[in-house]
Amino acid sequence: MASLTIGQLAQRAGVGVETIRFYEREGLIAEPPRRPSGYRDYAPEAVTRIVFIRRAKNLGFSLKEISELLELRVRPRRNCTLVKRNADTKIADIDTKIVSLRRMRKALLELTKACDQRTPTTECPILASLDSSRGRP
Amino acid sequence: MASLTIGQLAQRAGVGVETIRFYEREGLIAEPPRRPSGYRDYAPEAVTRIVFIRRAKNLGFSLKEISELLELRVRPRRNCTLVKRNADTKIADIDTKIVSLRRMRKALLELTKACDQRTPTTECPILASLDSSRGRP
DNA sequence: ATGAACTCCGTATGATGGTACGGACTTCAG
DNA sequence: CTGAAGTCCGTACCATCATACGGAGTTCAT
Repeated sequence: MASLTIGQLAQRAGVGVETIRFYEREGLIAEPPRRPSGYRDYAPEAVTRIVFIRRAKNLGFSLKEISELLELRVRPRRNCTLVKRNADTKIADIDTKIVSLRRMRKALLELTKACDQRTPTTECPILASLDSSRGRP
Repeated sequence: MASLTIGQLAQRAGVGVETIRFYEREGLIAEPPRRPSGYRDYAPEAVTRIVFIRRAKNLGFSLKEISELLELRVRPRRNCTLVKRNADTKIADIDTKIVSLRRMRKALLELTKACDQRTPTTECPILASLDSSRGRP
């Protein structure tokens, strides 16, 4: 039996049962088929979807945004131009995030270096890292 | 006069006045000096701090985590080892996020490519992108 | 065939991160 | 000096994202 109960799905995806029902209500995951008893009957791929949602959440995407991301693949051929435009927007979002994270990472690395060298960090590299008004000195 | 009122600060940082007071209450920004009238009197650097908070938020850090990030530089020399350990943890967090974002980006790029070539996307690259059970095919 | 564990559903509650209100005081341009 | 705009503070409200509850039905190992 390849299919999963909601509890098994929850456990494998690392979330609570209630969270899955919540995502279903919010339209983030499809309503699964039911057993005669009314129990939800999930395909194993559902795990991937939940894990995706959780990670995307952790990356600062709202459930609405995640929903948009997930819908990109739903329409396979129709509205290709629209899909592409949306995807490009998302890619740009992602690039922005990556740049910010990189700066932050660099700043933290400098901090630990200063730490190693016992150099007192008079200036704060972390704050400067995400300052928008940054020019090359 | 280099200092800012709360309204000026809010405008430059791109947030509402209430948000700043909220961050102050939550300890994310220091209580600024006051004018005789009781008005808050901000140094221009406060803008950087608020912008940092907003960006970090956008990257999926909670206010608590952001607070920890900001506190890293507060203790300049004492507890260097501790600071370093915390910074290293944060760097690891960031690396995880960057990896996830990269995968997501790659998946979206593949999607747009498929779109360009009118290749029907039978499989969903987006979901696979953040699947934890990924091995090299 | 029994009972512990699981699931159903609707609704309530909770944490987080803001946003709005409202009455009193302050600033500042005209 | 006046009035429109800004600020003060406390408190209330709001959206988002879950998490818990509770009473009834289901599953399944012993």
